[in-house]
Amino acid sequence: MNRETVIGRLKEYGLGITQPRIEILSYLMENHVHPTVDVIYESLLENNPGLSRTTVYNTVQLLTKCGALRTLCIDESHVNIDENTMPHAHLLCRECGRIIDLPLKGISVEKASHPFTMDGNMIEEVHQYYRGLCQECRNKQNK
Amino acid sequence: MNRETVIGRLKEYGLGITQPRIEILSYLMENHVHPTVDVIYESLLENNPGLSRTTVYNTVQLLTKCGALRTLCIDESHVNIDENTMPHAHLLCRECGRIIDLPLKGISVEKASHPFTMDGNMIEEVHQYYRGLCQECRNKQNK
DNA sequence: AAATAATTTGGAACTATTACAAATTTATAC
DNA sequence: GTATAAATTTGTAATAGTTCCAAATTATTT
Repeated sequence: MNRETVIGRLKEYGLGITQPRIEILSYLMENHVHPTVDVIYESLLENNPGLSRTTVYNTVQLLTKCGALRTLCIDESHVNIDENTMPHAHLLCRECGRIIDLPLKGISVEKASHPFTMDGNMIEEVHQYYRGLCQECRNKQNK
Repeated sequence: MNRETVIGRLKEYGLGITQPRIEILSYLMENHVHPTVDVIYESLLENNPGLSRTTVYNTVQLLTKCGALRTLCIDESHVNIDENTMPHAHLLCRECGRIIDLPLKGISVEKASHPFTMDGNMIEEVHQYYRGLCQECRNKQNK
């Protein structure tokens, strides 16, 4: 990912420009795989020897607070990071473990993008996810 | 909760009848509060001195596998237990921390109750949850 | 009632995440 | 550009939820 693009993105959110932040955001903008913090950390470690796991946690937390990222709570054992901030649903495949993007059901993307009220409650975030078998794994099993 | 009712429920699922299981399922059938394992454990400890935390974990896991319970993954720091197995949505209030039941959107309860296909994927579990402010907390803040 | 099987217990291990103080890097002011 | 101040990163230790496991207990079967 173009370094200037990433720096621009950090500036948009009013964040300081540092090497780790560039690397982490860059990784997320290139790899749309809903990684865990540990996957990000391990992946970046090769080319960034001194990187600390804590920094990845800190940075992800910071970017999430800014609204640049979303954290997914699908697999109870850990958090997955989603850099696509447009509201959408997810499928966690019990076979391959991947998290696949799907369209939101029953609510428009526009509505889900901003707080709205429902039965007197203020809804600020909409989360939809499924567990099951993805198409690919179904095909493999039916062979 | 009537002891016989709880025992009957355990038998329905083909499970052995033991004191801890009766206590735990009884608690869940009486307290519809989406408790954590720890809340269940602490609550039962008073009247069940020897109870082990591990037993609560084991039992919850067992009941979940049977389909007698559902585990919710809303707050990333822990799992919440839901003994209402009819599909429904949840709101996690950022103020009071409660988890409130809401109706499912965009999919019928009947459809969500059984596996179905969507874009070639097999959907086995439907989860919908919101984060925001519950009605009660909104009213308090607007005073 | 004895033997067998299932379950529970409790302590230790594990893992994701956070806390924190020292070291380093980045931004600011001259 | 360099010195200073501020922000960030690092690494270790702490925390918390959960799982592992072998011994002890309880339930079930004979």
